[in-house]
Amino acid sequence: MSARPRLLLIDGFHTIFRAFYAIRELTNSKGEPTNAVFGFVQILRKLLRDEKPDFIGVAFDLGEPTARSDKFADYKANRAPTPDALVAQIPYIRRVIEAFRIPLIELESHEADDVMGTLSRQAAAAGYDVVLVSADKDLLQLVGPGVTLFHTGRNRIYDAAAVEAEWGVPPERVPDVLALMGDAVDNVPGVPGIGEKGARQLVAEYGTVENLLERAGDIRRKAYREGLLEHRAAALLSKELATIHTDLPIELHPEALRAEPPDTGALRRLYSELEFRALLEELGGSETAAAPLTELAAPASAAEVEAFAAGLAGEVTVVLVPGEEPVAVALAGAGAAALVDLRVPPCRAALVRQLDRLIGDPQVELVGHDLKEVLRLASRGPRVACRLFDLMLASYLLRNSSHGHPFEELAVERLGVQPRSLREAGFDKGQEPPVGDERLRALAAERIDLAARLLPGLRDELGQGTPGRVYRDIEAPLLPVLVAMEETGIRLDVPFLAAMSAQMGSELESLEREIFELAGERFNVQSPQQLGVILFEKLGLPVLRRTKKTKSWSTDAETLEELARRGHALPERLLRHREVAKLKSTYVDALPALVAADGRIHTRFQQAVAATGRISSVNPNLQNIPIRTEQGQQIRRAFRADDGHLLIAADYSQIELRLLAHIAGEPAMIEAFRRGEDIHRSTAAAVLGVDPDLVTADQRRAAKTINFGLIYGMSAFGLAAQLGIAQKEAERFIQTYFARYGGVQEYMRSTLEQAASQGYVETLWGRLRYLPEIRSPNRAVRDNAQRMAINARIQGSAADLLKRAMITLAARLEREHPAARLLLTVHDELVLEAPAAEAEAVGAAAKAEMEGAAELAVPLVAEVGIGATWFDAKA
DNA sequence: TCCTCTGTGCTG
DNA sequence: TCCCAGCACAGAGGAC
Repeated sequence: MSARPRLLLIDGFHTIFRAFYAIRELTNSKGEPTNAVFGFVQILRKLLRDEKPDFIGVAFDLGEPTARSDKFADYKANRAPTPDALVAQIPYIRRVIEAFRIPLIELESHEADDVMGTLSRQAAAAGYDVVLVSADKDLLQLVGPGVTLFHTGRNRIYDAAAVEAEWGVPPERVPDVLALMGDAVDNVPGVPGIGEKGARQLVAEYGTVENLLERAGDIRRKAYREGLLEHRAAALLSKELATIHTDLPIELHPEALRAEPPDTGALRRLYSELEFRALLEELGGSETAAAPLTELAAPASAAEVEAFAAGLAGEVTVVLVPGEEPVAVALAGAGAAALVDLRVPPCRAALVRQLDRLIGDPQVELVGHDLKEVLRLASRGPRVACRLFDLMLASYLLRNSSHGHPFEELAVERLGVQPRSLREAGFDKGQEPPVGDERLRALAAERIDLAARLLPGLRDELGQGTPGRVYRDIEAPLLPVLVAMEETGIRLDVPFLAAMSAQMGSELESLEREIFELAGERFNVQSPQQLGVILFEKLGLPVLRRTKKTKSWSTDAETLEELARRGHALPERLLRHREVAKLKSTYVDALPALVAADGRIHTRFQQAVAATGRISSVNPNLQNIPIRTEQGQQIRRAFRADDGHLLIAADYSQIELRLLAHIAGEPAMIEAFRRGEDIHRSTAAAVLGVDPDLVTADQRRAAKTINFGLIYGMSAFGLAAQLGIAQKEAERFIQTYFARYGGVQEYMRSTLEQAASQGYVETLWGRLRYLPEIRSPNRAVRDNAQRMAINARIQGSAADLLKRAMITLAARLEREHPAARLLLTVHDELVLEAPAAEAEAVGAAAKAEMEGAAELAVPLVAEVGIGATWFDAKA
């Protein structure tokens, strides 16, 4: 190893440019371009790792006038303007340099090249090994004893021998070559007629440009000779421009350039913002946070819990210690925190009392991640009067696509810290930590600390812009409503399903017998793989389609239906088997297993999952209970009202099309809704130019397909496939549609324009969906994002609307019908339960709140049904 | 034994 | 090149 200290001098501008073009497409979920930053970081890391510099500096010249540009007005005039996507990344790049603690070399009317030239000369003379870093070939001239160049474009190091090998001339003659050949980018004129190859040959033979000009008459090749004789001045000026100055009046101050270890905290924050996950992980994301700020007490008795919690007021942070069921709760406020173990009944009871008090206090702000789980712990009495700051919901509203919002992910992404899981804290899977275990306390302390650190950033971001309004007006007020719905659950008729299961079981058995008979052997009917072998190899049926990922034989319903149409008996039996097996396994057998002690099913509504703002339902999913087939519909008979009660189902009619008409401001469509017409029928009439009364069933079906297709951004290709018509015909259909409904076409155009320019689209109430892929150069990816944009505004606005209705309806029920309950929400439908005597009134209240949830250009219509079961309520 | 991926299918 | 948004099942195969 050389004893000479190593100095790394980085040409900031060229390196960034190179990074920008080397990495094609990269954005964070906000849609900010990050490719140049990423490339720059990678180059820095490689250099720091491979070169291990003792001293380091980065020189920038971004557009200030310099000595050289003063002398030659056209110099660099051809340089393309820096792309916007790169300019936008400069602030990040400055932060990268800062975080790596790399000194910036300040330039005052000098170019980076000349500064690097001057400093490298001085450093080499003073005994340093200098490594220059640039993507600019001009800098090769600086290579020499003690000076090498790392070329970021070629990704290799040049010493004098390497330069000579590639250029055919020693480094100090590089300016002569550049002067002769010229440089279109920097607008160095060069000598007409002499290209790169000629320049090298001439310089190799004659040496400097000056020498060459002196002996120009000797040159055999006419073009070169005449070029040189005629363009002497240009040649000399070019050489001056191409020569890097090494004699600027600046001085090397090595101490100012000493390499320091990076500021890992700053890097973490930066990588989090930029969403460089792999880099974050490499930083050692699992490193624990700085020592928690708050001391975490572990009160052992109910009295101690009460004593601690009674002192809490104002901002109170609540954290659950994760487990199958939460095992403990940590409460923190004003620098003090306590861990309450939920498995100690008196402690739990005391906690619930205190939680009730906090929730009922309008002076309190509860802060936590997924507060629905916290509110669930409280007893069902007090209304939520406190303010709620849910870190999960805040994150969801800020960036609702591309990733989930679990606490762990937020901590990693926003703070660069991976919270310890129970497992990492030393507990095996499924093993419950003993009460009072120190590791449990440490884990809770860490989470309290991280929650406190996540709060300011999320609060800040949410404060700006429309997501904050959506949070305050919609998501936060909805939270307690969802808690109550989950808590209430819906009654399930288990014996009814048991009978259904038995009957389906025997049907499946006989179907299986028939299938084996037709196939000539036994196999697993539920294995698409085995089924494919039977259908397409053994029986030789035509392969109509292949699957997406593995390109194996497709055996889905559509394929089987086509095969059945062609007269094969087996596919028809398989379809029936599939249908029954699906219903049995997913609903009839699965649901009873989830019934709680109260005879009811308590689904979980997820408020921070769907990219459009919808609520989803899990464990079980009660938003996909069958309704389309006769047999499937029967399953709804198992969802039944409590004794003496009735179920009320209230559905919005055509909610997405109404919102499309409103948002697009499409007069013809608005008018149709105002007149209370059947929208698909009037669409068919309008597009096909026939009288509404004469629209056939087929025509109405086609109109319905295109109406829905539009909401999804369907293409002519898709519409053709859906309707079973030629693509040309589908195109004509769409064209006529747009001609008739110009507002809808304009809606599509302006939505795509907004998405492309802002990187997101917005619902009627200001919920955002970011779509960075809308700018992808890949057409399939971009098309996909465009469809999402078109759909998100409509679907998202519909989601906002139903949420608003839920909030006002819940409040109204509490006032007017305290015995009534909201049970389910299914995208455009609410299911409620009320004492039989109140059902009518509750239905009317639901209808009124749903229809009054917004004042739009079209009327909102909700249809209400009442019955003992969900089936009957929808009849 | 557990986990992840794939194909399939249920809802709005 | 199939039309948006979800969740869950069974089978298959590899990791543990």
